[in-house]
Amino acid sequence: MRSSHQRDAILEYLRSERAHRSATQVYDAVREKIPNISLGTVYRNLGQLVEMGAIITVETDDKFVYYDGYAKPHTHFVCKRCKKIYDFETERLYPREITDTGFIIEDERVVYYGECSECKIKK
Amino acid sequence: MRSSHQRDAILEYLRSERAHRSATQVYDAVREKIPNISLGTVYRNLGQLVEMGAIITVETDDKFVYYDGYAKPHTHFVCKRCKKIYDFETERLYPREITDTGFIIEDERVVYYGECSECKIKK
DNA sequence: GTAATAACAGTAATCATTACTACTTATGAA
DNA sequence: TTCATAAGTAGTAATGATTACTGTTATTAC
Repeated sequence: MRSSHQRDAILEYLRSERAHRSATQVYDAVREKIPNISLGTVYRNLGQLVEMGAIITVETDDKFVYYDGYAKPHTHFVCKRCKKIYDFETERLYPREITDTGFIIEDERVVYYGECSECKIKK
Repeated sequence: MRSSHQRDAILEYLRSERAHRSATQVYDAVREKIPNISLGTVYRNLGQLVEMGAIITVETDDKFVYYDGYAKPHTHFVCKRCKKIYDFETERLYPREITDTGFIIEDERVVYYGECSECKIKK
């Protein structure tokens, strides 16, 4: 794979913020550095970065995919009120029920939904 | 909420098969009973059934949402080769790291990705 | 029965994502 | 250091899942 400024800028952005961004949000942010980058380029590079394992995706209830520059597997919590996505490091083992039946687990997504502490206080 | 044949048929279909279906797949199946049901009706009722807690959704890597007539929270495994979605009953506790910080967990989604036993044998 | 209105069928609109195309740039060999 | 090759890009068009809208139908409470 050849290097490209566009991909570097996208990865740098996702790593600079401990956040979870949609493709459009990445596009808007990276455009400040590379004004004429195109949305297609953002999508293509996000796909490549996921493929490489440099970033991960977060699939939630809503209609878009979020990209996370912190690639180590971890747990996400989505607040149903404020929609914010939180990160948690939780200890997890691959369940025996799955691995014992000859399935090979390569990847996992764990998302909890509920009310975050901030929204609980506001109420 | 008023009753409707359409919603009954959708729920009945999703419960009759231990499967995970996209909105379009539900549409195609229910059309055999109600030939002129419209796709919008399917989407609206799927949304209502999810809201009621009668069915659950499965969000995966690919671009559509799957609906599962078995509403009890359980774990899904998506095979990266054959794309089949498997169900597993795995014991899980809500992680202390989250609940201890004042977050309230109301719902969870756990999806593993990898290779299913069938695809492993085929190789 | 009948009024009120939730639900419906049919269709149009939305919008995240993907595909396409002519141009640009990274890179490795001459 | 050229320069050929092909990966990468910008810009734009197409796709397709989902949602919105509108005039009609069916459920239900009185």
